[in-house]
Amino acid sequence: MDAPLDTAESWLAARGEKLTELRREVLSLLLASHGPVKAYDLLAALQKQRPGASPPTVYRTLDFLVAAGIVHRIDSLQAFVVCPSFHDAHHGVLLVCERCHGVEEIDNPPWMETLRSALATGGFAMSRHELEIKGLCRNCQEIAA
Amino acid sequence: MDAPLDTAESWLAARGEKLTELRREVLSLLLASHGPVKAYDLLAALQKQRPGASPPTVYRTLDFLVAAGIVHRIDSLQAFVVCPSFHDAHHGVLLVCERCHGVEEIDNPPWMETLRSALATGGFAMSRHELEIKGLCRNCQEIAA
DNA sequence: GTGAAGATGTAATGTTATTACATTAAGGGC
DNA sequence: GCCCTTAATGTAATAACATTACATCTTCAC
Repeated sequence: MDAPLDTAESWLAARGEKLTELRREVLSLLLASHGPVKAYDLLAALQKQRPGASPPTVYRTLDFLVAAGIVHRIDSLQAFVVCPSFHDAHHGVLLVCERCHGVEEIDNPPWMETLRSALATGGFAMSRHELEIKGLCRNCQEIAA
Repeated sequence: MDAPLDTAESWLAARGEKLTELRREVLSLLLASHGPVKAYDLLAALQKQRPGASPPTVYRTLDFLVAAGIVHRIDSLQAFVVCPSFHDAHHGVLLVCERCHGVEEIDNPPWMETLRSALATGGFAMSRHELEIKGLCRNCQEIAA
């Protein structure tokens, strides 16, 4: 049993999409990393099991997984991370540590609606996509102190 | 009189730094664009008046201006924009339109402290840098509707 | 005027991402 | 089953974004 992959498969099936062998391999590699992965690092890993893999191979697959909400792209790191809770529509917030580059995701925080409506008052419609916030994680704050 | 450039010059002087001719040219080009500019577009513009300009020329200058708080880098666009209010320390929020790629900056919104303290409770120290939020600007919402 | 630090010039290269087109696989109607 | 359409992947080339390393020039304190 591989729970996350099975969850992804059902999630995609509900959208009328498939978790193909390639997508499964890419998602497995992302899951194995426990953190953000750069596209070309992912490509290098993928090539070990799929020698013909090339940039379009990974970028297409990542685009698909991102569009499906299974993976997020971290703009500030130019990297990709598996969403820990893609079981339902959610407004995830990605807390990106500027020191260790770790990413923590919090799901539907209580202040999200406040923020959204404050921005809406100003005429800006916040995206349903992820919100990325930079800072220092707990561990790195202690090190820096 | 060129107010924004003079303001930048004083701002830098207060930090013990200088607005050199190169920096002034780059900042002028950024100001003239009224929106985010990509580094290589800036380079192309700069080369018209400074033929020897190369990637390090623009990236070094942009790094300097970003460090000084005069310019922000928009991670989601991989572009750079002049900060409209670099007169004091501020926690700017950059509202990035996903459709037209325009950027609006709001300065120290009232909800910022709430957000910061909510994240601090969770152990995350939000950066003093800019917060970037993606969505649709007023104009693009109307077009989409 | 000389030495240190800052700023810029220059060449090369590294990293991230896309385009364009060919080929193969999967599913529906008959 | 066969044909057709669409989705998925393969493959080659290139575009777009950014950095390294080192040379040269400028500034300014002394």
